[in-house]
Amino acid sequence: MKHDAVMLMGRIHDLTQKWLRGELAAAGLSGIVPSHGDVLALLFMKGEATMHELAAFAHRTKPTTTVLVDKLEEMGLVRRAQSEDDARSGVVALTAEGESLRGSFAAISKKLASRVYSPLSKDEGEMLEKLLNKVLSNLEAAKNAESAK
Amino acid sequence: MKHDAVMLMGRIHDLTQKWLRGELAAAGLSGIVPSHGDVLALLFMKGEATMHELAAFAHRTKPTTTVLVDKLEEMGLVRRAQSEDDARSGVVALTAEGESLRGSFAAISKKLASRVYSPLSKDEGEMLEKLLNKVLSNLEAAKNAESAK
DNA sequence: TGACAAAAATTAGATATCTAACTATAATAG
DNA sequence: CTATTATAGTTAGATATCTAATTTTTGTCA
Repeated sequence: MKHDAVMLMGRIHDLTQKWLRGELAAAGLSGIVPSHGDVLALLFMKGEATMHELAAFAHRTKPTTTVLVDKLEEMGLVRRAQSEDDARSGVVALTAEGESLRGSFAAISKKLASRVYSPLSKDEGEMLEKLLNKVLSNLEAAKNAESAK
Repeated sequence: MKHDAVMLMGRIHDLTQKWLRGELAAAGLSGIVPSHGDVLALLFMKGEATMHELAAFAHRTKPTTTVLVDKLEEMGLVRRAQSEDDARSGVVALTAEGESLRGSFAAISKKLASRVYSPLSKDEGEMLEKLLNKVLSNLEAAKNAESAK
């Protein structure tokens, strides 16, 4: 055992992120990065969401999410509105132009999965997910234990 | 199968990087990030190396490596010298102070491995490495095929 | 040998991300 | 009811990274 799983995951992460940027640019979405894709992914599912929800879903901080949504708004893909119940809170929703990208994003997402899983059998793919979930759960548990001091 | 291995690896990568920064800071090395650790790791093995070698080993670009080495030099952990054979080329070497950190880095590295592998059996750890290597090899092959047009 | 391509490194400029601090509103407790 | 605390979001400032361009030196080939 080489104990190099962290390094291997880091490399895979780098390569997939870089590939995704290329695919997005090729789809006419240059300037859009994977994190923007995560924001849009939640909107494709829910129609609209608060900044708080988007940040949690994309695993980014709130300031980062502000910047991500700013960019998507400039590009005309989403629109901000005020919540009626809570004056602090805003709601982000897809525009028609944003909605029109649903298919492109689904295609890129499918292509990514196929790229990563293609060298694995069905059993191996399932095993990989199981092992990664184990590792991740354990890291999150350790983190929570430590932050609770 | 959820086809979420990429997302899982991204999360694990984020958490381990953040944890590493905390450990480095706790060891009195605040400002040092994991990439600096990669640079030092090669120097611990080889004693000295060119910028080119360091960049390849750390999987960073040359400009990034320049910045990393600048910082380590400011902190007094490494020293630059000119190569005798090739006037273009420099050689980066550990100082005594840099060398003195070998033990701390080894300890952190061991702690990281234990953190990640602890929820897995020996067989599972080996399986995870095997699957990650398969995925990574395939991605690198695909990338090379594409960049060769 | 002399021009041109390849290689080592740096500089310049851009960007995605973070933490910390701030503003404004809502909820809660005495 | 008022004072404190919590929550939603943005702004400000810092940093690690990248790509593109530049400089300097080496190697090659006609």
